[in-house]
Amino acid sequence: MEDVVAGVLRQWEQAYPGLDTGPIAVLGRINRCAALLQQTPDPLTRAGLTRAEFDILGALRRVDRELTPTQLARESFASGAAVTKRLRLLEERALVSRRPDDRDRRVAHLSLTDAGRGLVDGLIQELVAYDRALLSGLTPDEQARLAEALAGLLNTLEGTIGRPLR
Amino acid sequence: MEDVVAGVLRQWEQAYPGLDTGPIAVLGRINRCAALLQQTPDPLTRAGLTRAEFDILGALRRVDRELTPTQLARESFASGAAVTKRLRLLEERALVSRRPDDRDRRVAHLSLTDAGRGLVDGLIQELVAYDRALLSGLTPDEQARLAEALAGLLNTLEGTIGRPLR
DNA sequence: GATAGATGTTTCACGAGTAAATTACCTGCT
DNA sequence: AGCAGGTAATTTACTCGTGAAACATCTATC
Repeated sequence: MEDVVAGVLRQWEQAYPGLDTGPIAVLGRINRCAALLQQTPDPLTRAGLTRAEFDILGALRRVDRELTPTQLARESFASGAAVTKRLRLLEERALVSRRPDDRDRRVAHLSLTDAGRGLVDGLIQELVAYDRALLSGLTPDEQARLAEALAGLLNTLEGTIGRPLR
Repeated sequence: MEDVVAGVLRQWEQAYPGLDTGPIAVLGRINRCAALLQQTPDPLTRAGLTRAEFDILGALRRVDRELTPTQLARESFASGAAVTKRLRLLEERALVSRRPDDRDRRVAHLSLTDAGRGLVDGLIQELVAYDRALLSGLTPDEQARLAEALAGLLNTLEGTIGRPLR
């Protein structure tokens, strides 16, 4: 079945006969998928969280210990400034709490409050179920191969262009 | 080879034993790839264009005729307000020009100026070459299968969640 | 033990997108 | 003709992210 990008590719080929649209076929679709995913209400939206905010909570839950803002930025692939802003909101909502380091007064240690931890515990199941529904058009085997191909691409991207992370 | 997401998945599994991380393995990687692609300088950046601006120019070039702002919004998967803003900048830079409709004075017809068309003609080759380099870690066969799997996913996404487009 | 430079975090000014309201115009109905 | 409702585009108010600068604190060296 044809997707929306297929028509675009045909138009490009018509405008530039002989143009190799293969690369666009991959990267254009990735961008389009990501855009759709972002602007669609999902279990997080209903819980009043943005994906970015959940990334913070999720990082804290995953590692199951305190993290500094800098570590959170790395774990959640965000800039320091973005982390600062998100933390302010999450603290206001009492989902994370802050503890000053007692050796180095510059650094803060963030952890989930009980409420924050409970929220993540409830959401993660919903989120996986929701994501599974989104992928229901692909067989488990197709999903596995897709994940693997994306991992390969991701390695290239991180290597080629991403700044050194972690 | 392990990618950055693999470690995250392991942490989730450790935090929630038995959790099916398959869906996250796919969608998480898509999001991460898209984020990296967006925040990385590419031939467009060097030409002083954002990806979104190029989407406008590209749409006009692909269809090779005038488009109204509404049509441009559909072609470039953007909101009307976003198109308005981008058009203002592109007009200031004399890359697109505006012609009022003579039957219906609400509508405008946008087209590429010679400069705009020339810019796209030059950039498209660079862009494809750049994208090909990004994908060089995958064999042509893997790329093709990746594109196909993404097309399938895209169809699900458009159907499940996207508003009716075009 | 002073101080230069490094480091962790926050603040600032700005750019870009969105949804909702607004403006301007068209069309069909009575 | 006149008006009700629809449509095209823009404007407005706002959110969220970013990079650069600022601020606070630490550390190594002389």
